[in-house]
Amino acid sequence: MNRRLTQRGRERRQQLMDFAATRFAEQGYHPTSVAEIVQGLGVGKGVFYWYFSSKEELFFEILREAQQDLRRSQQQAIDGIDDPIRRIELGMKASMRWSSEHQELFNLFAFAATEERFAPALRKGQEIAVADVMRHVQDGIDRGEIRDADPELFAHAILGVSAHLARRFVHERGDDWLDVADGAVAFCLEGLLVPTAITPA
Amino acid sequence: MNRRLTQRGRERRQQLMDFAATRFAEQGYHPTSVAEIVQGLGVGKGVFYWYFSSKEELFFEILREAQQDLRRSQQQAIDGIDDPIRRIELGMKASMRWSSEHQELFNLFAFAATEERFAPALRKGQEIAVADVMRHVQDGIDRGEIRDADPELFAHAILGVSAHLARRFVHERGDDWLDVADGAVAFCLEGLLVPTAITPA
DNA sequence: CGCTTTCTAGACCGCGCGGTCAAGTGACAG
DNA sequence: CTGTCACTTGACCGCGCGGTCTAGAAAGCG
Repeated sequence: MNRRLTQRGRERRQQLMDFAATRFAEQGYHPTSVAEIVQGLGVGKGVFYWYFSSKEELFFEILREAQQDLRRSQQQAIDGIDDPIRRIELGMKASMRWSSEHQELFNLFAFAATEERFAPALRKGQEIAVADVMRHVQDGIDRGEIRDADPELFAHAILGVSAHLARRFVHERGDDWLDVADGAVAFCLEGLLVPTAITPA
Repeated sequence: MNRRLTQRGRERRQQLMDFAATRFAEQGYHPTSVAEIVQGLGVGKGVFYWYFSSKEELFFEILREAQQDLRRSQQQAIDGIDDPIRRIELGMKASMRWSSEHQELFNLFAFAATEERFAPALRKGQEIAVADVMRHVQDGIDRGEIRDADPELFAHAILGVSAHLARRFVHERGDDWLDVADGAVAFCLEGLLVPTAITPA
């Protein structure tokens, strides 16, 4: 779209995105009509199409902004930390926190992954996140602190655990995000098995 | 619906479900119209509503059957195995294999999770899967082979890893399911960290 | 064969969708 | 005061959707 917006205009745009994101998350993208969105804000339909050229574009914008925001949170959390394992831990905690604070957006990620035309946009952002985690894993391997296996697989596994536990325990059951994050971190670092005794050489 | 069906009728019904599942997975549930489904099979609309009372019911049926089938695969894979850790491993492998053979259905699970009215049906089946895994985890803890932590969290973490890696590596990248399963199992059992030396008491 | 039941075709219906547009309103620069 | 431009309204449009229904073709069966 790209219009010149005044302060007021920018606020309206944001209102639309916020409200739509909530509705999309609650009842789904398709079942939420444009009419419903504008009625929810008590404005006319023209307002919607002043700021977005289509419902689809709105969704892309929501997605883009959400991914940006999530990444910012993660970066901020690990800023200044050197130890790669600590970075992984803090990154996971930041994600868990963010997803507890933005359940709607988190839900939209899941939906976007299921529809061919939204998946690519989602994937782009996700690759960035994977690359971030992967770098820490590789650092950990180089330092001899992380087992020498495929860092890409590790990175995705970490994201998979975080996402799934966030959904199940934080969103669905309302558990405290920090507790869940601790559990997730412990699982990723130590795995299931009890450590077997190793006699020092 | 529940009609008395002849052999021919049962086949038709299955055709509809298979075709619809593929379409739903490819382009999404909502963007796939009933008209498109019947055209794809070269039949009239009356056929569809003879076997299903609505598009929604069809989706529920697909979901139910898929969950049933997945569980059967898992059960079969661990049949007769005693060691809980081995059961977890075999269960994960069976899931990975199933999801590589039924990408469409796997995708529908993801979609169902994002829409309020489908989520409950999905959840029901998922709870069963979690309970299965949880039992093995608890057995492992009792035997002193698995670290003593929340088995429910462990169970969900395992499912999260499996699902995410299946999607990313098997579906999206076409990797061999067995390789991915091996990686997933190793991650879940051992975690990221290299084992630290423990002096035997 | 004829009677019942299963199954099929596709025209049809009403609705609500995404999207358009002509007619404004209001803030502010000159 | 005037012109400009960001913004807003809501009636309106055409389309394609989910779903219905009637007429009839096959199949099962005594």
